[in-house]
Amino acid sequence: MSPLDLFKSLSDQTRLQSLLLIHQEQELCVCELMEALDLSQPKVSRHLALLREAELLQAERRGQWIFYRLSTSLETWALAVIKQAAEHTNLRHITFRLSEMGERPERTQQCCT
Amino acid sequence: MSPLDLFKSLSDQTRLQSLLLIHQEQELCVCELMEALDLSQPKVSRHLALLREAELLQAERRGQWIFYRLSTSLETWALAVIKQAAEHTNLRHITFRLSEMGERPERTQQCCT
DNA sequence: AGCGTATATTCGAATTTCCATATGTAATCG
DNA sequence: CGATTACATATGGAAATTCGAATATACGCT
Repeated sequence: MSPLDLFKSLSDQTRLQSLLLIHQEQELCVCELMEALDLSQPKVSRHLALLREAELLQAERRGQWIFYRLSTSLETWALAVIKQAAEHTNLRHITFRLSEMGERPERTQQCCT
Repeated sequence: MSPLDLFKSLSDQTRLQSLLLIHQEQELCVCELMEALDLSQPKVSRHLALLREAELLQAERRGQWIFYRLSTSLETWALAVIKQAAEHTNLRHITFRLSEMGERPERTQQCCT
């Protein structure tokens, strides 16, 4: 991943907010992002696909949901850039809508199952 | 300047390379960038104008040349992002063309004049 | 004033990006 | 099996971005 590719991936509001919210929440599914960002399902899905193709995100299906999280293959410098962006972006409004969302998918316990 | 604005500014190869080369060389004029990047004059000029409007660069006329450098108003986090990009971008080829360029404008001494 | 160099801007066309609608696929449940 | 939920993708068009060519402006020199 080149800096140019990273910047292209982050140069769209939907993609940037999605990535930063996932970064903050560890992992999210499409329906949670739809609610938090107030966007249509195809729109969220398409931008997540781009972030997945750029290997910024990785997806994992668990039951009927597909959870997205930051890719474990992310290079340190790219993660540093994302953190700078996270520290200077206000996600309060978006985080609030997420917290007010009903019917969020239950997380199956990742450890100690 | 928001992270989104910064990423949009850096999401074009011409703008990113121009900015990184200016970052490396302290300051450059349009004709030096044309030579180093092997691009047309209007193309370089237009992208520099965008970087200036985004307040990433500032321009200063000295004689017949206009020198561009990083804006002194750049916030720390934005500079950190630029440095991450600089550390992971190979400018050797471009720097070489710049060094091979004849007829580069003389820098008037900035200090001790 | 007139000329050459350096840079900026305008304009129309080509390309790219983005979106909404519609449809397809996969998993779950009854 | 059919119905529902969650997500992906294809299509076509609007909007934004980018480009080259031509033109305009600013400066230095004679």
